[in-house]
Amino acid sequence: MARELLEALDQAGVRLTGPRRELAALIARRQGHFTAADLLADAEQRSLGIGRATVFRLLELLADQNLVERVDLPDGRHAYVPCEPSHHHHLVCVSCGAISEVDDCGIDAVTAEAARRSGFEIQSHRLELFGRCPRCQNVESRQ
Amino acid sequence: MARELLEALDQAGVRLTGPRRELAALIARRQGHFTAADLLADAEQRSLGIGRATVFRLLELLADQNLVERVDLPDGRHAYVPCEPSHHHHLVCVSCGAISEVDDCGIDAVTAEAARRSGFEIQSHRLELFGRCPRCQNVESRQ
DNA sequence: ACCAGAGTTGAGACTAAGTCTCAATAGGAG
DNA sequence: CTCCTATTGAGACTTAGTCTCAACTCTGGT
Ligand SMILES: [Zn+2]
Ligand SMILES: [Zn+2]
Ligand SMILES: [Zn+2]
Ligand SMILES: [Zn+2]
Repeated sequence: MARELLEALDQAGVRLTGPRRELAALIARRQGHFTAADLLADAEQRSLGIGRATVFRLLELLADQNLVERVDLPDGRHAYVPCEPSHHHHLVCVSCGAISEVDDCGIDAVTAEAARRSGFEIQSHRLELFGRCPRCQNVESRQ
Repeated sequence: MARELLEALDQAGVRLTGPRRELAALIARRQGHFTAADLLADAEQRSLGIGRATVFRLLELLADQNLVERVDLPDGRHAYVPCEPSHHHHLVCVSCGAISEVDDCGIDAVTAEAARRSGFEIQSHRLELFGRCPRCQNVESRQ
């Protein structure tokens, strides 16, 4: 999965540098969503000597390329989720952070209707669903 | 409109203090979305002597009461929109910030389907639509 | 009208998120 | 291998948001 990120970056015409390879690997082994701070902590823990700015720069690059999506958690934090470049949405587990992808069947109809009623010309949308994943539901019910 | 905010706050059992009345009035006269910084700047410009913390505290209070909704702008900033307490979503003009409310007809079906497929128990969702309002479309096309 | 006490306030310290600058470094095309 | 440019890390800086605490002010009860 780190490979996919790197290939896509290569495709995008940027250099495949050491720090980028290392960060891609760190992102790949992450489960669910993570924040820039999480990634930075991962890097520091392994003494990779990667600077704060480099982390933010790579995340921005990946987000531009739709290799990673920025999610706004209900508590206001910004997190990232590695994902397919195609348009879709995320279901986020509020207790463990697990992610499930959702294709947006049906949402387009909603946006089209909203556009018709309001006269707005809709350019983009963001849909985020929050809840508890099957595993967390089980854990909870067994306690 | 400031009156409505204050009545709702009263209903919620919090004190109607001077700073809250003043901030409610400032919020009421705002068009479209605004950030905490905007509101703070409004207050400072009028030398109301309202502290930064008070602004954040009131916004949190209003958000808890669903009198204001927190919107995450595409550029990552957090903004607020005064709105009806009932569940709904916002259409945000990316060039002037104008807001249009959208009731979520159809979205519930999407979330139900996503829940069924993923096994998640969905607790909440957030939908934000971004585009250009009718006025901004006209301005653009006349230039 | 008065009072008491809990809720609220502003100042300012503090933390965390994110950006910017710049000299040094390292990809990678040729 | 060489050169040029993209990229890097350090650290200063800016901004968002939180926290603490002594001072203040609502408000309900008298
Ligand atoms: Zn979970
Ligand atoms: Zn969509
Ligand atoms: Zn507009
Ligand atoms: Zn909804």
